Amino acid sequence: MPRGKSENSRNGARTGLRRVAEIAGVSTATVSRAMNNPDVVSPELRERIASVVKSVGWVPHGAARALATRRAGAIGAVFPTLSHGDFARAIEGLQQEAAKHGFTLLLACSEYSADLEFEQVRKFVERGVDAVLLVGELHHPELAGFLSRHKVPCRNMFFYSPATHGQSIGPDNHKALYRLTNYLVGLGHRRFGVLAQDVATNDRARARIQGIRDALAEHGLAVRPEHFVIGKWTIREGRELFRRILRQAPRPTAVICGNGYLAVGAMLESQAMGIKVPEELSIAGYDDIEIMQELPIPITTVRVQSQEVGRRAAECLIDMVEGREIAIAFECEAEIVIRASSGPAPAA
Amino acid sequence: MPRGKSENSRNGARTGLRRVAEIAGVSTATVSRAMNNPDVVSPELRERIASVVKSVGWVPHGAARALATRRAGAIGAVFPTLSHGDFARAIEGLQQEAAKHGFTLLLACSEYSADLEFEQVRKFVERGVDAVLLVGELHHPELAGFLSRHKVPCRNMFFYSPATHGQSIGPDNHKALYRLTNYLVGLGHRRFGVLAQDVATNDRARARIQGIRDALAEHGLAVRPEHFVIGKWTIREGRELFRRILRQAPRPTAVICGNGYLAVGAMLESQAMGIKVPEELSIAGYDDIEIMQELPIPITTVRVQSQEVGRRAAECLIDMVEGREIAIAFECEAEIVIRASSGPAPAA
DNA sequence: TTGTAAGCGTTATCAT
DNA sequence: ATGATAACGCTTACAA
Repeated sequence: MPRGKSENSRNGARTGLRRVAEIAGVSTATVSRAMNNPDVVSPELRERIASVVKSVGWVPHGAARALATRRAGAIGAVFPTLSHGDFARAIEGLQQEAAKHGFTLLLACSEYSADLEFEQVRKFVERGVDAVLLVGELHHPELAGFLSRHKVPCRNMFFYSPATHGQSIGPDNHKALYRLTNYLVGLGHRRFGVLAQDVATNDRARARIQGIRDALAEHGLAVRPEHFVIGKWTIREGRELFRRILRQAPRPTAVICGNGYLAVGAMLESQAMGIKVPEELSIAGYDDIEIMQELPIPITTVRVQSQEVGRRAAECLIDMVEGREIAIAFECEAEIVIRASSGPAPAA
Repeated sequence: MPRGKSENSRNGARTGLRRVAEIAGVSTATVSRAMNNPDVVSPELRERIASVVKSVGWVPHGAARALATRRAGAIGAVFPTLSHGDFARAIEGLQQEAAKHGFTLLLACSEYSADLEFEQVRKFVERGVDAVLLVGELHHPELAGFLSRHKVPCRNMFFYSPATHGQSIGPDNHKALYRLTNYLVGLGHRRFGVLAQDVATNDRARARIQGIRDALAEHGLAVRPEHFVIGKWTIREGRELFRRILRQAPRPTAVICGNGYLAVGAMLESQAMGIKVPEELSIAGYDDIEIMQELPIPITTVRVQSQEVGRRAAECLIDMVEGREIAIAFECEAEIVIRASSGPAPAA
């Protein structure tokens, strides 16, 4: 790209940093220092440079800096979807924390497909992100290798299990539903219905289901196949699935939903069907979307501080990138919020 | 950064492109061409290079490319918040469209603050984004100047008015509420309540309110001050504000909410208060979040294809960046969806 | 069609 | 504390 070498190159100084240096009557190195390492530059120069920068309106060129530094100051995150309250809040947390440390957030969407996720991650690496954040622990088989080959640190969000401690930041999905189920068993429930999301692409959902099963098994109980249904996580789907389960006699006395939207759907449908909640039937969910506590019968659920998940995840990765000690807790609290939708099992 | 110049520079070829070139026995230029402009390279070379790229696992260095090209292949978008169904869907649209054209989406959050928005935009420009996308038309006074000085194209989303045609992609908020209001007037309503968001930082909300006022004025009507309230756009706030309005006698016979969450709150509170909807009172909202159509009394509202807004906005900007003719419609449809929450005004 | 090499705007090493 | 200057890894004008 040999452009005349006339105006622009070593001499001409049409360009940002060089221009500033020339006007301020210092070297480019000094300008660079004044920006990135101010205390090593004498106060007078520092000030002079600052004023030139302002008057010229110079904005440093990120790509050039990234090239010279070999650090992009960016972290990439891939979410299955953004249309989910919990993810949205996590992104806000991520974004805030990233910004706080001068990092930019790059965002992509996998639509619950491991292939697409891998694709997005490749793009991120190509863009030079310093680290990658994913949701869950279930990824494309080549993903881990690819990332480590390119020395790009990566952590998972919204998942925690002791077995993979350190790899993920989030709630222990299994434990949360194990506890929630135990709470319901303690209320006398013996027949459970479960509305779950597709587990093939969603390891959080799978962990939750396993938590339910494990808790029940300890009491010699299990979910009957006809009381276990799987679908998408919309409110409408929640209604539909709920209705399907309730057609099966004997009816369950408690319905656990793998997701907030499903729970809202179940609740709305229960009311449409004239079922008394919690007298005849208890309903519990997961997530804490606002509507759950505002419905006429507020829904018992598991609350995760999603924004905190995002914040911590960003912090963790930035610590790694900057070679600091990791100073976060990997497991995030999953609080069981008991509301009016759950109560003692009806007398047999 | 003179590193020994031993291994690494002109000769050593430890680096990506250079390494590939060496192994394939071609020049760096050819490799570059093979990647970016394949048809100009002979098939055999193209293939040889491709196989080397694969075997070496080379991933091009985005920053270097950006530096050489002076194009980052990225567009930055700043949203007031991400925790809003409509914005989330717009982001999905944006992201998909951007990806389709090989662009990356950079995301930030302004928290409804013009200052913060400007800050975020500065960061984006520094990062070298090729274009910027914002929400609404109300920005920091220096924003436009800054952007044009740096020659970064910018468009607004979720706003349309004939006066600024071409600057924004979205629905005509004013027109939408003008029409919605006329529809209600046509049902015989004369006393209107309005639940709105803070207009100081939200020009969409302001346009919507103005649409209501203008429609009413044409019938010689106006919203009484005590029937006009402003607040945040949460469900809880909707309940609160609704209750406040309904304390004022004479009660309005129709309540218009500037936002879906407010409308849901109003609806829930109306039921809690034992008000018959729509017999005694009609409720209408804006946005189309799923819950609105699933509640026992579905809520009349204005539906905007938010994902389409994002998609078109991205398309528009990418067209601009790549010097193409802009091939999108700036105004997005705002469909009035009539549901059970609205009906004829009660007989006086 | 392919090669050569300058240059994109910073940073950081080394010398002063 | 400052200056001179070689990289950083890629693209592209120009020559062959």
